[in-house]
Amino acid sequence: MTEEKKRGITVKKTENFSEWFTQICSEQGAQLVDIRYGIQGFIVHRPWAMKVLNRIYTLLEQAVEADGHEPHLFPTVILEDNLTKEAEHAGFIPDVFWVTQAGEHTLEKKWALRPTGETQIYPMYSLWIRSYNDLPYKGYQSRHTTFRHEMTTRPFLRGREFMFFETHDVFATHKEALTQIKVDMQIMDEVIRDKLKVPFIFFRRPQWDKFKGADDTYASDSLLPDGRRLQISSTHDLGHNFAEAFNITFHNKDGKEEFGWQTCFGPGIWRIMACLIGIHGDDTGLILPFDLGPQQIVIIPILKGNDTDEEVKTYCEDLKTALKQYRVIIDDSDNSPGYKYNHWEMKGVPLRIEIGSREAAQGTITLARRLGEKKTTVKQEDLNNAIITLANELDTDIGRRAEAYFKDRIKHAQTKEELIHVIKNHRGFVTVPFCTTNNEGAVCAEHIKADTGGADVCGVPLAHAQEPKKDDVCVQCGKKATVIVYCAKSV
RNA sequence: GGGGUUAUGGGUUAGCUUGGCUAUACUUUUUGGUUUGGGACCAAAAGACCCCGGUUCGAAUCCGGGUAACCCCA
Repeated sequence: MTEEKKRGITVKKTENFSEWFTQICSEQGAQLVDIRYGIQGFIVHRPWAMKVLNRIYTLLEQAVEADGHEPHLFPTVILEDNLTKEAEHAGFIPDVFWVTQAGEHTLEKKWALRPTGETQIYPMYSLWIRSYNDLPYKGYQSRHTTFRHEMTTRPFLRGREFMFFETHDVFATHKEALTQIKVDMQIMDEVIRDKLKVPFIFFRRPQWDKFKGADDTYASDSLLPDGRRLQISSTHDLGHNFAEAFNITFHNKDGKEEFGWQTCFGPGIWRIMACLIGIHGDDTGLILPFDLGPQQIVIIPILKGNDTDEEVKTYCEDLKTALKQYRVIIDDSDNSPGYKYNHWEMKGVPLRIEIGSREAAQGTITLARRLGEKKTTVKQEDLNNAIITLANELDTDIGRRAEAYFKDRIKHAQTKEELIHVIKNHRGFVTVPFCTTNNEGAVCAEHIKADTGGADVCGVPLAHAQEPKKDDVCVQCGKKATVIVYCAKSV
């Protein structure tokens, strides 16, 4: 193929990830979004993206429902008084969009387009929760959120309106709230790591990097192919802060009134999608785990323009019927087979079946996997096993590849000089001994950020945290290290 | 947040410095024909100068403003 005739993605992911990402999202790529809606940061999601995104939503919804959460849908707008009720949370104000007019009338009290659910959900929780019998109270909603006058917007990474998912829980005790945070971590493991094959680390954030209004913030960070950190979920330990602001109380078994202990969990649907695209995709296009494919199998008839064609077509139809437990499409468009291969590879369809006169005559099926060069031909009776095997292999391979990349992007540095050197030459996480993730550590974190050209202290992993060695000292201030923290530049 | 670059058919783009006649090419779509096991070919047709204002006999081209996008740095 000559250079002028090359279509599809024209840059290499490893050489220019930013451009690769733009192309794969666009018309020339997998046709995921259209950014020409006309208002910056508000984009159109096209069918292929919607089907993948809906699948991610479904997996998360099933997981949180299995953990006892029930669905809600709250309105798009929030009364200003509610948005500002919790003092720290009111820090969101400079970033929200406002509705000030209703037709010709100027609103006396303006409405905010919801940035996040706390201040719209908790006034209602205050009405619904009365007694210890109502607890734990676990709700969730899947919806868009509109937020931030971002100057630089990118599909799935940064926008002014984006897809959102949030659980909001109320417990009788802080202990139960802390347990929920671990459950949230397990949900991330089950869905994001196991099903989507996207690796991440679940951190406890430093105190200076908490959600506005939280006592503690926990968050998952993944890595894009350029080594930039991307936060893909957060769980907040809200303590009593919002319960006090919104008067969420319950009567305990002794008949006394107590404030509820609250948590909220928010996997970032958009950013998870960005990771799914970025981590698995290659220079030919998207690569989707078998379960995530809007179409899992594409059947490509190879026609000769002679009397065997009818036989081939019938054979394809019969196959589709036989595979009805999967999402299968027959591409009977007029394009050449090569065109179709490329087209569906760009879309990331996990498996491809090629049927020509050979297969039709012999009663065989030729299969090709999205990631992997070899084609295999099997007999009809072996088809189901072959599909299961290939699908599993694909998932295992992309999972392994993603984990290997992720592990390779975690380095250790013992001194500040080493940290600066590693951040400069090897994008990803760097672990370093650090004084403290309490507020006193904030100054050290600021110095690290300034001297490394933007690396943040991301926190300490909630599971499998490393203990500092006896003589370890903070890379910045030289005081005794109490933690090993992860540092990374973010998107 | 700071700086830079750009905006031409549905998509990608030439032309802009030095204003001028029917605006370049590829792709796309439609029609007809030959094709089809890794992005086929021939012929014909369709389709564009981001918006507002200015300079000028004349603006895609120059000037001002707006809008939108991309890249680099913090």
